[in-house]
Amino acid sequence: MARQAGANGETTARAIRGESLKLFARHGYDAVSMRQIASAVGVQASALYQYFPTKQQILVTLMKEHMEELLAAYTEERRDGETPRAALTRFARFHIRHHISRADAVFISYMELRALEPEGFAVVEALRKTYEGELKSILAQGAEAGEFRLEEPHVAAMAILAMLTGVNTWYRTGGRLSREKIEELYVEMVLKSVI
Amino acid sequence: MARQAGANGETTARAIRGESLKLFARHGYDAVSMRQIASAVGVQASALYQYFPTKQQILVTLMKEHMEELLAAYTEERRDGETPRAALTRFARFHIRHHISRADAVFISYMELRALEPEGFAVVEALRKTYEGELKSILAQGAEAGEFRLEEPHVAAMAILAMLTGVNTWYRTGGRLSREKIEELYVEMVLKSVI
DNA sequence: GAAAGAAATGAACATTCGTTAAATTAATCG
DNA sequence: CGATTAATTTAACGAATGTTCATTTCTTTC
Repeated sequence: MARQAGANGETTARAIRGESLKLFARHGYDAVSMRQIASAVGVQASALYQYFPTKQQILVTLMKEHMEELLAAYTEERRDGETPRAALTRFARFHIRHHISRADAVFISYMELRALEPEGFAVVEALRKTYEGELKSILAQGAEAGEFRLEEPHVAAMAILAMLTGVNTWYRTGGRLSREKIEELYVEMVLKSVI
Repeated sequence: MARQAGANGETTARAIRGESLKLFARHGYDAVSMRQIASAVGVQASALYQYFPTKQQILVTLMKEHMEELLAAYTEERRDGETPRAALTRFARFHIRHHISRADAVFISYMELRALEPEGFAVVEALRKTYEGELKSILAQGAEAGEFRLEEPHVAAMAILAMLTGVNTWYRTGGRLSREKIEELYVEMVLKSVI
């Protein structure tokens, strides 16, 4: 047989993204073959090439889209004119929530950076720096306003991001603690760490 | 030719560990071939099998040895009878120092966990839990003594470990900040986050 | 200086990889 | 209904993979 009944390009394209995301997150980019992806989608490996020119492009697309979505979501979330303290609370809350609900994409996006070829890396890295910049800006403003006690906003930003993103290494849905509770605990620690 | 002048098994074994460590850290376990490792050592791929039965065993050995060394070093570092606050300071300082000086091994040890087959994973995971347990114990004691304000020692432990280990994502020797300064900044943030 | 052991080589293995090309079937549209 | 186009298959490609094995060279020991 060649083409299945009810087949539709849009559907397949979405399935490729979804299955690749899951497989890359679980086994790593290099450990996943095009045949594995195809099999998860329910198609032959060669069919993937109608949607992505290379395996590398699948990864680039996933990472780029994830970072763009993250930035867009934060842009919508942020409020101008807030105190640094309120802004940091909002950022931490947003980051935890967003990361918990997109565990696979987050995992890939900083685990598979080294699997990116130079062009793709540059794009993704730029987006990541932009997001980091949002946090740094909050911290710098807070330091200047005397609201935060921190010598090095850059180091503080790195420390906070690592701490928040780290939630994905242990959090699993259905655990003892609710998402809201975890959000609260992390926000508390973040705030205390800079005050 | 077959055997090089001055060749010595001990030397080669060490070289295999060292080069594998560097290559796995830089490109990832799956992206590194036995031929690449051999070439870095200055030997043919088949020679590696005199020292390790499989590629997987190289990874397991590296990770296991790293975790054992970490635990041994901390066991030597810790002091009984300290206040939780002093113990936490000591732990944070130790963790940063040890991780900065062994960046490659650290990177591999939590990046390549998923590349481990079940038996190796169980061993390494047990060692990791033991180390985590050290921090959890400090936090739990501090909470009980009323020295730390934290609802969930487990969450706090995860958050602190992620924060500290994250230093490896951005720290490079020869940067603007000295190792000592970074140590100090992180210790400060950690302490504040639980008080 | 010959024998025994250690250290490494070179060639080969079956398998898998990403990718391409031509052929085939299903949906769409005149 | 017939032609076109979109979606997918089957088959094949060369290259690379982890690993094995017989062989060769160097070192050590007697």
